[in-house]
Amino acid sequence: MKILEVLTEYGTRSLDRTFSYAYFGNKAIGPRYRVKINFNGHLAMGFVLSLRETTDTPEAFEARNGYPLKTIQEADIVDEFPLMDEEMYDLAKEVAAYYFAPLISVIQAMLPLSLSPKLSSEHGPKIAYEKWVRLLSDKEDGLTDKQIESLRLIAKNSPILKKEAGSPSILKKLIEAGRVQIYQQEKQRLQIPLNEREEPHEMSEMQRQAYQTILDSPKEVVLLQGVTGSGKTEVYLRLSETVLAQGKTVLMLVPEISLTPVMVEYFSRRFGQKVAILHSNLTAGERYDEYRRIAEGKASIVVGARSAVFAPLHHIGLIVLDEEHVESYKQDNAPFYHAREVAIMRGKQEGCKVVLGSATPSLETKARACRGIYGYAEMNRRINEKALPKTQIVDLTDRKNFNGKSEKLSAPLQTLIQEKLKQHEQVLLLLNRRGYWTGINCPKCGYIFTCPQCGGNLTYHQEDGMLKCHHCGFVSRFPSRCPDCGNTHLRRVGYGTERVVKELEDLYPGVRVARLDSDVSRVSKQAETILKDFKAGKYDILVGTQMIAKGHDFPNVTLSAVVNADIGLALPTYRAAERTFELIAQAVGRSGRSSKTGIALIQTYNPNHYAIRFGATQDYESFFRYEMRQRKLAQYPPYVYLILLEFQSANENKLVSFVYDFKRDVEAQNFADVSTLGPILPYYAMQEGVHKRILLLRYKNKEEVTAYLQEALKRWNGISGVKIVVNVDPLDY
DNA sequence: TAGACCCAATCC
DNA sequence: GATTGGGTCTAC
Repeated sequence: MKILEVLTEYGTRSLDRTFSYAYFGNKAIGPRYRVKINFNGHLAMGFVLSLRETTDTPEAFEARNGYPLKTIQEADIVDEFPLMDEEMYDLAKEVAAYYFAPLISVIQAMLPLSLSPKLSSEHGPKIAYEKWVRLLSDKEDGLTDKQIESLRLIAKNSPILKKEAGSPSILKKLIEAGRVQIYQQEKQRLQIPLNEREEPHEMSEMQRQAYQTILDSPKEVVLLQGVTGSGKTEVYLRLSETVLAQGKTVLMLVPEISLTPVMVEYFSRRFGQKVAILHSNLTAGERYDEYRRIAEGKASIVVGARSAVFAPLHHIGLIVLDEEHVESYKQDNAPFYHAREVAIMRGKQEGCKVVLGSATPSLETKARACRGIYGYAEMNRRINEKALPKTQIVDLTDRKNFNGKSEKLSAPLQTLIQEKLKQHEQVLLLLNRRGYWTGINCPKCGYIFTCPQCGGNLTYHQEDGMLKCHHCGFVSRFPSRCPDCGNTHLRRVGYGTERVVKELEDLYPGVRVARLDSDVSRVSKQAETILKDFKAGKYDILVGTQMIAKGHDFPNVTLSAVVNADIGLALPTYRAAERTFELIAQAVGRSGRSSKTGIALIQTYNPNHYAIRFGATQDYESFFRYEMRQRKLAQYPPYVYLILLEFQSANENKLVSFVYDFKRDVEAQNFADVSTLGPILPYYAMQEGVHKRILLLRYKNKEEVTAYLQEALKRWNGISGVKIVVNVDPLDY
């Protein structure tokens, strides 16, 4: 009898262990195969972790262990091969342990739907095939003219897709006559556009040095800090070339899906067909095809976003994380992994270089580079030696900056816009808030319209006339009266991108304004079209959220402005200053990218805030030093590690006492350097009737906390209807 | 996670 | 007396 140790498809803490099943069959099965199991009386998908032979009979097993084994039939075996190699399995284990996530959840996150160990994978796409026609002989004697016509077409294009080879009946005759043959081949659902091959560019001295520093560094992880426009991509390409020449593979990660096409083009121009794409916006079928192509070694370069860090490449020689500071590398739902940390784990496992590229590295990365944990390479000049744009900070608390025409756009900003419009140059306005009015309240009784599902503020969108909750997606029609006192006059406050567009149209009649935020880009291709049209000069002004500031190059933009730089500062996170610096530095970097000199303007209520000052001058090093002092004072990363524990329960009283119990439990351990912060009332303290509280663990010694938390989560698991969600290295709070 | 089981509340 | 709903427990 063989005994299989099987993980079920359920990703909960209490089921994060194997269950044993008996197997008597001959069909191949082993670790990392999927198998259908009868689990507690119902059908579930299982994932085999190990298999052992035993001389026990089922009866002897039951007598020893106190429970009977269920038997797996040959027909229950789903796969003919293991789902992943041992390296990927080891990586899954490491990720699961680091993020306190059930192993099966990590495995499910790694694999495309069709290969995922869950029952629903059976409804996933299958391998697609297409039929091809191949020429065997071009002898024409004995054929009719029609058949000869077909044969000549095939001869010219062999092999040719069957559906393009003419009428099926003639084809049938040609097959019978032994002239052609039909065969099946896997169909590639994702077509990556072919680009003309391009020879490597000559590297500048600065690029060559960075390239060499990275190769020579004794450290596995190297921070490549290069200002925007310094040519980091060429360094990535050269490193890739070197690694590919050694027969190894390359993993190239970009922070956002929208940036993959550009990067893919660079790589395919240089390396041709070897490039595969992997990100969550591909259809399930495309993802499945690309995944298999990579696993089978048919692609040696993978370009993709966060989830591509799990690409099934073999013999990785280089992992690059471009724009490593961007927060979208961190998954914001379980298992909450950060692609950078996973990339570093993979790099260690494969013994390959991990290059973290950024103009403005995250504090964590920069600090590690400063301490010599990571290697460091620098590129501090722009390729074309362009000067940075001039910047102007406008103090919104000073009434002198307003001219009575607008409360959102200051007088200096209006003047500049006017000037740019006259010169037929373009303007970029950044505002990190969507919608028209960002708050509705009743002036009579003070009632504030909040989301009934999560308690967040509701924003009015003029586009469709709806009140929306930006956090949970709740929508309702605009109310005609106050639900408390019946007052029909409601006060509308605040402004978002929609209202700024309206304001511009009022101030500058005839101006062509486009808006780009996630409301617009929800419609597919809309974002692409707007960006293209703006670049082509079909608009004078583009108003948008941060998504317009990332990675795009608008040569004719000579004024970029941040309409309200303070929004980010108010958010409940220790990274508020870092995010604000980021936004402003990015906005400033968007202006004057070509020959024309640019100007950047920042409107703020905190004109002396260091994040705004240093952002305006793009002075990363000063910002880094200042912010590091703040983090040290407040005891936040990178000086300490954080684990965020979110407690959820429908019963608020039970929840609160539970959190205090847990906090006391942590403190009773008397750890030398572990402290708890909270319970914190989260920004969104209730969602769909579930109350939430947060407890932050701060610590310096990983081992101590890890051991304790593993044990504590088991002990406190599922008690009295309180759910615990663990987020390691959170970016908020 | 899904389903079984138990117990109490609630119905006509 | 039957039905419904919520809480708790278990799975190999």
